[in-house]
Formats: sequence, structure tokens, C-alpha cells
Amino acid sequence: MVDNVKTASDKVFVDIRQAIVEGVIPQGSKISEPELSKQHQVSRATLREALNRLESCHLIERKANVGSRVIALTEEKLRDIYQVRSSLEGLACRLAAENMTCDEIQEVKSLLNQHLNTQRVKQGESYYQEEGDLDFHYRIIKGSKNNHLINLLCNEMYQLVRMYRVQMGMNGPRVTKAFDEHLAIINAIEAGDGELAELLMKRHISASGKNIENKFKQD
Amino acid sequence: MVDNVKTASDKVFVDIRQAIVEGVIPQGSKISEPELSKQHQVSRATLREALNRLESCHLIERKANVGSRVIALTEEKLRDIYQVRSSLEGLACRLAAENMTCDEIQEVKSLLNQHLNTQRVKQGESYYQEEGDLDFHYRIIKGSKNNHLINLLCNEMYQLVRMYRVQMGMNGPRVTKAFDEHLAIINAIEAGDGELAELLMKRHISASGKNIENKFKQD
DNA sequence: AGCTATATATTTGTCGACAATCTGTTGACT
DNA sequence: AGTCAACAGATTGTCGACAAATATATAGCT
Repeated sequence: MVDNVKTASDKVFVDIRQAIVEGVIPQGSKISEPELSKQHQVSRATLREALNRLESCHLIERKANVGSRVIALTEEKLRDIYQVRSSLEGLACRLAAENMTCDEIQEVKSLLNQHLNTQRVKQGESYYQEEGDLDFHYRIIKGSKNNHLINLLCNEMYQLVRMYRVQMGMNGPRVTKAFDEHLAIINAIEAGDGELAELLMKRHISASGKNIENKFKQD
Repeated sequence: MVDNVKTASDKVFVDIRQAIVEGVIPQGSKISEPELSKQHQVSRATLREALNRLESCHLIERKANVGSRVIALTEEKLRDIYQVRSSLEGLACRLAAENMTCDEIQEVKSLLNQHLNTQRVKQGESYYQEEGDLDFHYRIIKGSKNNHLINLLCNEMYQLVRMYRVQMGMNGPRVTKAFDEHLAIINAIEAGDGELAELLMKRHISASGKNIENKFKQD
């Protein structure tokens, strides 16, 4: 999770992004440019550079001459995002089945074994599972060897997905299930069965989305 | 194709975008901020605002402390983009079959009839067909009622796709074929057969991509 | 001659100030 | 009392100038 931070606006971007994803800056709240620029000790120009990138990640919404608001988490948006994500990661999975090398596949398999162990030790602590889950998805996406797709999922959508997961919370019973699904997916990829891998990944993500949707129903 | 142009940077963004898509600013060329800002008679801050949005559309690439370059059209990128587009518009089509109203469907059908007429009159002039093609795709995408998907396809990817079509050129024989495919797609949507509509749209776009790929092979 | 290192020049990143626009309030009028 | 209009306050959009970084040119060395 090491971002290439070279300029001041890079750092501000990363900092604010984390604050939004973790809910430190509440969803739906208005963003004051003068206030935030003082808070991060940069000029407004630098802050606005960061805001532009946050908009590219769909974490804030801007209106001309009005200002920026942090995105509001709604059930409709969750559905929209997960429909898109399911479709795209399904594609990534199919391409991964065609393009991943044997070495890359073996790495993912050993990664899953590590998860299994930490899961036994730290039973119930969903945080680690979440990190592991994201790592797994990262590897599959990279395995597609489709740079446009990789950028779309890993840079432009990733933090938004993470925001729902962090703020809505992941609950227990799905954790072990997700692990089995990961295993089935990498097996399909190893077998070169792109069609099956795509189907399994789409189901896996749909289930994950439904899981978060249930959190909304509880309110 | 009327964009909401409210600020100076909006106008500069739209102008430069068109220049890039149409090849007035050559692909792969470096962008000089001082030069462009003078050319459009705005300050560098305003220009940079526009450049940020061009980057969001994947039309330019920026490197910290180095500068911006117009994207270079390659066969590999074309493949990557069309794989993603095929998947996403396929999804849009399936959702459209579920969510489009009867009125919306009828509008698209009458739209296609208009295309058939203009096509008879202006045979061979692919420009009109291209406009019509894009209009058709627009309507289907909007019909998905998925705002995230709509934004992704209509705002973030659309001009990039158009850049390939404009600069690589669309040739004749595929034009009438595309019309028939459009007809089959809207019929599937009208019948509420999302699965078929998705399949047909994916094929339609893949064929379109292959068509442009052939242009590359000719070099 | 070719390569390295220094110095110069250009470009990008950042800053503070001004102008244009919007928001909320007050006050007048029907 | 309610509606509309002008005003005040604050916010965003834009500008020109300075600082930091990179690219280019020059000079020195092997």
C-alpha cells in the first residue's frame, strides 16, 4: 500500500483520502478549502490539486462555484458500484486465467495458505482477512495484464470500495466462506478455465456486496 | 454533445479535449503548460485545472516534475480498452433490459429508423453513422439506470474510444452490419432478454474493436 | 573522440492576493 | 404573514510571481 508520494499535493491527497475512507471526515460533509488548506499547511492551489484527484477516485463531488462534498454512502450507489466491480473483476479473472504465469499462480496459492494460518491464529479478527482479501484481488487483477483494467480497479475504484467496507463494517460468518471462494477461483485459473473463474469471481463479489447491503437494511 | 461549460477551465478543457481527440495535438506529443496557457489566454493555474480533467479521461499522462504527454494510440491499449468497454457495455445492456421503460425503448427504435433513412440518403458517409452509433450506445447506457456505470462510460471512457475511432478511421463495409446489430440488441432488450442483449452487445463491440485493430495491422 | 561533471535555462510545483460567484440574511412591499 | 429584492459575508475561480526540480548546454577530463 505504498503510494508514490513525490509532491506536497501527493501527500495531502493521500492523507485526505485516508481520512475520507476511514470516516474521519464524515460522508456527505462539505469540504472547506480554506480550512483544509490551513489544516494541512499548504496553499489552496495545492489543496485543489489534491481535491481534483479525490474527485477522480469518486470520493468527493464538485460543483462549479459551489464547492466539494464528501460522497454519501447509499444503498443505490453500493449496488451500482458492485455491479460494475463484479463485471470488471470477472473480466480480470478470465484474463488472468489466460495470462498469469505458473509462478504468479503459485505465489497466490502460497499467499492463501498464509491467510489460512493467520486466520487460525487470529480467528474472528476480520481486519487481517480484509487485508488478505484485498491482496488476493490485487494479484488477480494484476494477473489480467490489462493496464487499463488494472488502473481502473486498483486506482480509480479501490478506495471507494474500501470506504464501504471500512465504514459499513465486515462481519464474521462470511470470512471463512470468502476464503473457500478464493481457493476455488485460483484453482479455476490454474486449470486455465477462464469461464469458470469469471463466474466464480462474479458470484464472490456479488455475495460480498449483498453482505454490505444487509448492513443498510439493519438501519 | 453539449457540455456544461461554466468556468474558464471548463472551456479550455473542452477545447483541448477536442484538439487531442481529433489529432490537432498529435498523439504522444509533450504538452507545454506555458505555451498552451498563452494559446488559450488563461493562466497556468486554469490550464492545469483542465489538464487534471484530461488526465481523468485518460487522454494525457502526467509525471511529477516532468510534465504531461498526450496519450499514444497503440494496439495494446486498444485491446485493453475494448476488453473493458465490451464488458461494461455488456453489463449496461443487461441492466437496460431490466430497467428501460417501454417509452425509452420505443424512442431508440424510432431513432434507429431515422438512422436507416439518413443512411439510405447519405450512403457511405460514415460520419453520420458514427454519430448515430454513439447516440445509440448512449441511450442504452443511460437505460441501465446505473449512475456509476453511466459516468464511467459516458464521461471517463467515451472520448478515449472516440479518439481511436476518429484517428484510426472507420471504414465502410461494417456500417450496415452495425445497424443490423443495433436492431437485434434493442429487440432483445424489448423482449426483456438481458442475457441475450448482453451477449449481442459484447459481440458488437468486439467486432468494432477488431475492425480498428485491422487498421493497425495495415501499417 | 567520448564521457562525466558543472552550470545554465527551462519547466513544473507552490504560494498569496484579487475577482467572480454563490449563500444566507435583512428589509421593503403586497 | 408571505414573497421578493437588495445586501453582506464567505467561498470558489483565476491570476501573476517565486521556489524547486528537471532537462539542456558547456567545459573539463581520460
